[in-house]
Amino acid sequence: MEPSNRERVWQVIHSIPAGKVSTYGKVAAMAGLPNLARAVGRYLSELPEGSKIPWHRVINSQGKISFAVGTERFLTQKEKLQGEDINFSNNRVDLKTYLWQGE
DNA sequence: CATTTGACTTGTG
DNA sequence: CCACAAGCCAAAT
Repeated sequence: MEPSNRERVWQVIHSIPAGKVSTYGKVAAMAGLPNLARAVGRYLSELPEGSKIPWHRVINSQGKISFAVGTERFLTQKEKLQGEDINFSNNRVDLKTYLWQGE
């Protein structure tokens, strides 16, 4: 059985090292799905709660979390990122420093 | 099969 | 920085 796109995406996300982040488009591209940035977000939205996928290391191309500030998901992601030595500036991550561009 | 919706991206103004 | 539009894709209805 061939891995579905969702599984490939999960695998890519899983390869993001702690202390680094990636964007939806980047993850999609790394998974071999150049234009599936949205699909990546969809896959993450459907992640089982017990999943080991570090979805919190995936943010949008602006270096910001894709949730509205103050929402539970937003806070959860922010906390996790900060726990990985990722520094925020005004709800923004410095992609220049933390973006994972592959190996 | 057509429409809607969404954790997206990029370009314009 | 913010708003809008166009492009792209998957799953749900």
